[in-house]
Amino acid sequence: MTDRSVTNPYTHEAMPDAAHTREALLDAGAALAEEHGLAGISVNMVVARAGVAKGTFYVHFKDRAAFIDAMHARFHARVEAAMEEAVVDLAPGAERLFRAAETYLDISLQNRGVKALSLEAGSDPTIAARRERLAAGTISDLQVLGWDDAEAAAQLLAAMIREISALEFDRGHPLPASRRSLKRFLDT
Amino acid sequence: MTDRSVTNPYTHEAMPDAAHTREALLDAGAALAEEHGLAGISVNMVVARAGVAKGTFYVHFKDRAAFIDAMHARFHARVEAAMEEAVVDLAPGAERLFRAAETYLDISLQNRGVKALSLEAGSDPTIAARRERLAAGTISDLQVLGWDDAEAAAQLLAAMIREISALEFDRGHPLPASRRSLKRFLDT
DNA sequence: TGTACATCAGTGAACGCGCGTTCACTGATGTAC
DNA sequence: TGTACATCAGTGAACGCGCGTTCACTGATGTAC
Repeated sequence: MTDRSVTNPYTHEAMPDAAHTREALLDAGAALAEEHGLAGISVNMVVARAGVAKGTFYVHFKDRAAFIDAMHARFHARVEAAMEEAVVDLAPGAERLFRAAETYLDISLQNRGVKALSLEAGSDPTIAARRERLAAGTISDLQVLGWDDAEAAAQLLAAMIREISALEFDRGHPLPASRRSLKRFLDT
Repeated sequence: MTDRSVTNPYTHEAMPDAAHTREALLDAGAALAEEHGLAGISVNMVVARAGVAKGTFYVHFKDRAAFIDAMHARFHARVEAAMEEAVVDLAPGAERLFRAAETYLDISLQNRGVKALSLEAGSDPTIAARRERLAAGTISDLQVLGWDDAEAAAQLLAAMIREISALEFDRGHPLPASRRSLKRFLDT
């Protein structure tokens, strides 16, 4: 350890170097997920990109699987926090639904590796559970809008939002036509 | 080669053993894709499951990537053929759209490895092109239904259909609530 | 203030393993004479 | 009909490589006295 007094850019509190290295590894993983997909990432690639020794990886993560999970957890935590904040004082309904969707899309655009992180669920139950939790947040909105199969509708809605997110990330900017189409699908 | 006179179950024409082994490899790959995802398949696993020697794999496929592509091509050819047949004498419109969607879902349910094959696009341009071609078939229907951003809507529609397909495959049978929700999204 | 010790993030060589790919070979079949 | 040769799907040992993981070690910092 050569530099122990790193400052958290958000809280401006002191941040131990340990957290700094951990974040660097997760950032490297996210960048690599963008290029190679989640399954295409190797520990070798991650430590090379982060500029640390191979052993350091195992100081911070139990194994490769725990690292993938940590990447996914971080991404979902960011998305969920932003969505909650955007929607906190709104009652269930169309307005709340659109705001949540747009927040998801805007946050996703700023995160490397989103496509891999949101699309490559694989058969990992933890990842599937986080995805489901996010989708579940829209069920009450859809019920208010008169859907009787609100749960099924919420899953389809989530699939559309992920699709737009992937398209926007490829292009590097929001796609108004896609967002408009999403709105239209919800005008029932 | 020990048995050269295999009969194609569809055409009842003679089928050289070569095609038989190739199909066996693709079948093994599809089964493995179901368990491990496309990226999780190894040549070792495929030949072990198909019961042939490792070298045989390279008699039929240039390399691992060509094999993955061949699996995807076979799946899409099946889906496309079935959809075209189901829809051949229908004019663009709601009826044609639903029939195409239901055909996609029904065929997918019968094919091993669908989830991997339809969801794991990765960054492969050939796979992305086949996916896009399938989605493009619904654009004219959406135009007739009054969508002005029919292309964007077609992509979202395709995402919903893939989502339902994945859900149905997990459960092993059609999910009427999901199919109904899809229909509702299209009633604009 | 100086010394001895504990803590802990970080290091990198070493490991065994399964990977994708190659290639000289086999043996059954089809063809030419 | 018999013989010589060509073809080609199938074989499996062998290859070099990058993988994930381990572990004895380093050295800077914090703590006790």
